[in-house]
Amino acid sequence: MIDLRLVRESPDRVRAALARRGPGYDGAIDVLVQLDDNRRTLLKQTEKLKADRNKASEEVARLKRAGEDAAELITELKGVSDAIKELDHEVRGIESELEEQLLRLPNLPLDDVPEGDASANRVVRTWGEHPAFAFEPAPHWEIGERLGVLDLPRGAKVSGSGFPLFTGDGAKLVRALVSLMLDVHTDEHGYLEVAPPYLVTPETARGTGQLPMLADDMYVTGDGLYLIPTAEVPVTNLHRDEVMATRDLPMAYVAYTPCFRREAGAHGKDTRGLIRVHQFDKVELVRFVPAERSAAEHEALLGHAEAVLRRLDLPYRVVLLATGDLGFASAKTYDLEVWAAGVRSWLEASSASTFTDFQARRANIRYRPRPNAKPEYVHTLNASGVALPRTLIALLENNQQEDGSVRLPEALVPYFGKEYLTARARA
RNA sequence: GGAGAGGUGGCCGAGAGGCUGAAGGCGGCGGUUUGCUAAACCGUUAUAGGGUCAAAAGCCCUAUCGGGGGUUCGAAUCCCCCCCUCUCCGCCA
Repeated sequence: MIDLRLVRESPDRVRAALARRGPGYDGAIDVLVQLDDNRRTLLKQTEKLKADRNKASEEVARLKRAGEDAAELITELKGVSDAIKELDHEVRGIESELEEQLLRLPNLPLDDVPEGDASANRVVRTWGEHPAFAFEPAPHWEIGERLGVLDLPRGAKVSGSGFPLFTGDGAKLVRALVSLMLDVHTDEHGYLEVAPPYLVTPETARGTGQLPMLADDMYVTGDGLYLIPTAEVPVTNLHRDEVMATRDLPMAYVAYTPCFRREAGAHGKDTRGLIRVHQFDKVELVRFVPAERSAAEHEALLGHAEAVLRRLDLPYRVVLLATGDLGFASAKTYDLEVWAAGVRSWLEASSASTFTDFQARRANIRYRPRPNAKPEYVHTLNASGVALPRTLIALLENNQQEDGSVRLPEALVPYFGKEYLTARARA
């Protein structure tokens, strides 16, 4: 969340930064400033009364120790206590409203984020060549069905549409990709692998910014736990309410998890095949860094995600998102879009974001810049490294051969065991 | 799911209505001593909010002993609810 002190001291700066995301935030700022003002006024009264009461209570104790009568003073204090109780209640009400408002404000975009809607997104660089074909390349759902690696009807039968079923070599390919990615990030980029829970508490979902605003995008269990939409949620919250050891920073985690997304309201768009699904696998990178390093760390993180696509020989482009396309908690995001020759589209396979101190403030994650110095909020960053389905789409579509098989990139062979995906012999 | 025991600062651990933001120890930081290291000794060492200040430092106040409510003039301490950990039983891959 945004620093309330910043809102108080420089409301115009906050207004200007949020206005870059779009209209409609001014009212919320006005409300915040007003609530904050009310809170401090009341707080001053309350604390004055408490100070008086504490002093008088000490006097009661002194009198009693001396064996004197304190009945009169106690009667007097009874009234003071009642007044305090009332004021306390009022302050608490304001504070919870203040928090609720604050939790609903998105992060402030960094200055170098281009302003505008998605059409203002900027392609930063492109890597690799689009594959050429002597035939009409097929979309992945046709390839997948033909090779017996993807069974969407049965996935839908079991769980509804948007829950893909991988079979045979398809399932093995998923496993191979996960292993390859985890190895690249642990062995070559220095990440610590973790295998986190897939269900999280509301507090955890609030820490990374999914709650309260994005509640409808998540699945929730009867126990009130949320299925994670990304490993970012449990992994970032690993250090919630901690002062991290400075020698551990930057701290870098990599986690493979399934991801669950309701995609509420997204029906009708990219519904075919694997492009947009309710459950998918992803390897996620999460970094905790000192504030002054976050810009450089963001670029490094992006490089780590890119390394995976390069390893897989998949052509991609890096897109700097404009303010209007930015996620709720993000201050700056690069999307990594992979080219898929069958559907002839750039598909988002990774999103590399810096959240500045927005998540750290919500989740109360701090570090001590120097021994004995006051704790400060860390900066959190994360990137997919990378998401599986769209990577699979690109692999199948870009590498399809005229005979119907799919040639796999060299880096995958040690993990998959074969160079080609071919149709299973029919029983 | 049932029964019991617990949760106190970075860690261990005392405290059982007022003199306790909290003894003592360990650790950390600064220093004295030292050829170096160690030891010893001295000092220091929580967080958040509010006020004061141009700002910082400082100072003052408030809150915080798992979380939330309550009793009381006054709660780490008493009562209620919840969470977590441990032990035993049950169930279970």
